[in-house]
Amino acid sequence: MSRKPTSFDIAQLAGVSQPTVSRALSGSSTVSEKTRKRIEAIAQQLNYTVDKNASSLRKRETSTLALLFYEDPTPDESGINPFFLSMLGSVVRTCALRHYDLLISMQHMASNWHVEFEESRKADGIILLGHGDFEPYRAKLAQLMEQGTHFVRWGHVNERSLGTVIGCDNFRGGYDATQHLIAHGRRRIAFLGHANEHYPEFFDRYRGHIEAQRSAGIKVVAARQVDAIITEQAGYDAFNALMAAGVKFDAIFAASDMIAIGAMRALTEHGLDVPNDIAIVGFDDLPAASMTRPPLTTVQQDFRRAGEMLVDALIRQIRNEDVNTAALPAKLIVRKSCGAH
Amino acid sequence: MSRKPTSFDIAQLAGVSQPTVSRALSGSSTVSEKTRKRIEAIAQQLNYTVDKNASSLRKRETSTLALLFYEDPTPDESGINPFFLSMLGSVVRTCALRHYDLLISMQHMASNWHVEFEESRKADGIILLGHGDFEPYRAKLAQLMEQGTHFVRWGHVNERSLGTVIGCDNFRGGYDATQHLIAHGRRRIAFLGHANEHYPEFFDRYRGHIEAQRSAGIKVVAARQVDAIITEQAGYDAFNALMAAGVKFDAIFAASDMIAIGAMRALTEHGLDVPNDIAIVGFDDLPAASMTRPPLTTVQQDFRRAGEMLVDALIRQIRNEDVNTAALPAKLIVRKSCGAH
DNA sequence: CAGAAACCCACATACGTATTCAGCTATTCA
DNA sequence: TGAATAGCTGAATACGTATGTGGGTTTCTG
Repeated sequence: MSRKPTSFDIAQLAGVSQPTVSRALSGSSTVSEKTRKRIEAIAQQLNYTVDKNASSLRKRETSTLALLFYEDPTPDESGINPFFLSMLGSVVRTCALRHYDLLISMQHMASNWHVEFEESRKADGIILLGHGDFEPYRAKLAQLMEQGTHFVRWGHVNERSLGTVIGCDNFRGGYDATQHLIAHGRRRIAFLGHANEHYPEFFDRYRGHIEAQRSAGIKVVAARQVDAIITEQAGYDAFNALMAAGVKFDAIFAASDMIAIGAMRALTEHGLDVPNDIAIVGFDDLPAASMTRPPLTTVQQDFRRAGEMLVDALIRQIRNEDVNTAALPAKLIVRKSCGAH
Repeated sequence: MSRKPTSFDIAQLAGVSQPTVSRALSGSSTVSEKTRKRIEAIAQQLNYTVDKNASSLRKRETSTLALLFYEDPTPDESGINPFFLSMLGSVVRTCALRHYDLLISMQHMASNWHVEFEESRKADGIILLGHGDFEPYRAKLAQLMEQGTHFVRWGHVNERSLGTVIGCDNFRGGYDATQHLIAHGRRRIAFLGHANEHYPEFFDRYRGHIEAQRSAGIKVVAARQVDAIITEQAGYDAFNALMAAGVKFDAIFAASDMIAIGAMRALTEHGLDVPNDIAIVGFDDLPAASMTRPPLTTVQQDFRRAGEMLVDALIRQIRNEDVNTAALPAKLIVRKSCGAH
């Protein structure tokens, strides 16, 4: 037989009807044990697999999830944020464990991905991973909700969030990082990263950073905060901006590891030493963080757990079960760049 | 209307039959311009999208490609080889440009992915990305070919390869890297990485490495080659093994950047300096390579191009067009770790 | 003006599966 | 023993689209 075998073929060989084959293979209890065994054996032998399209069409569900990287306004060629790449493995694995397929796409704002996936029945739900200015996305998310599309998002967790969000305790992470620097004698700590509502995650880290200083009775100097998006180059530029402005500081809390790494590069060019001249703490614990010299002290986000939670939350939502937004704990990982002994 | 609109709904509103809607939206020339416009307007207004499952079922093709990471024997939790992650963005983007969806999965040898995807009509073809000992995969690939499954693979390019392979000119890369070290006065160059047929890509890099030395009249010392797989830890261990064995060397050519980075970590712990004591050249040009200190001189593989070629080769294969295995050029990127001025 | 060609479109049907409904056999119970 | 019940299975059908076929109208041609 050259054609791909169908349930009819199996049925004929087993001497039963097609519906019985379908029932037997899907584990329905209304098929006798004996005929099920027989059918399973034949299916196995013919390498029969249920046709995904026919099955999805009939069942009206796809057992597929979509993962969408929605990019910053400048969709630069083919780069995916390393932070999200780190989560990918876990998402892929969790999907497999839950018997879902995973569809991947990369879109920027302009496109109409928000109707695409569920409308065309390619996936039962969407996992959204994106950074950058959040505001432009708000309308799209609202539309998704209105459509009744199932989706979860990695991001800033708070009560007013649109839809289900899984994120990290950014405030606490920022607090701990800064407190750690303070505990090791630093008093003039710069913050590299955006610090406004358009970047809610960075903003939370910043607020934690401020709060830690307040608690320690340190006066906050506004000039020590410099905007920076998530890239290495942004960190490099931000550091140079600080230097150019003549700001005095003895430590840096960077809103992401990439920023920290860029800052370290600039810092080296200025002939400064980490951590003796300037201590640095990053955020994310990317794989790259442990490979810098000196290794970067940073706030760890649990990627593996994050991927699992995203997938599971989405599946629960698809099944109309209760699902809560959740913030994962942030954990300070002490290496060398902070000057702790 | 709460239901998702179907082509019948559009047909009714447009006062035509369902087949006409289908033809109009798929750009068939047998529909008059006027009715097409009308149908398109209505479809647009209702947010109509073709049901992917029904369409795939009927057309017997899915317009979906599958990307499969097939992992080393130890499927360690959720990590994906950074080399392949770098290619992901390009693959995703190219698929989008070609109007294909992309399904992602991660499997290890034990599973029967080789029947899964095309048999169940989830995808029209498979892109295989994997490293590690190649031999165990040979049988699976043979079975894929026998089934007539469309697939392309990133890997070692040679005439006897199974199926279509896209790869990099590893021999030339190894040659250039080593020659560069020699040109800067190094004579005792260690090679960190496997050097046998089970790891064909590494082996080619090794052969290039050897050839460059031969050309320069340098005696090859077997003890300067140490096995290492693709991980950072492997590089770290390999370097320490060299030291423990008392091997003398003034440069390292690492078969991958991760290995190089691991070696640099070990080297630092030994109090050695890069590049003064030991010069290092890596392979791959991962994002991490430019962020080490000193920045790593390495052999660049063109990820963007690679992703494009993989996707396009697969699509050509699906369309039964001619498709050739191809080797992309390798390009030496000179940074600081090699000691060039 | 007749016949042919060109142009549009509707009818019927197939893709492969899952589910509803009804029927049939064997068992149980009164 | 007759009827009710449980336990299995088959017939019919729907999911939404794409395409082969044939029929009707218009336009072209001589």
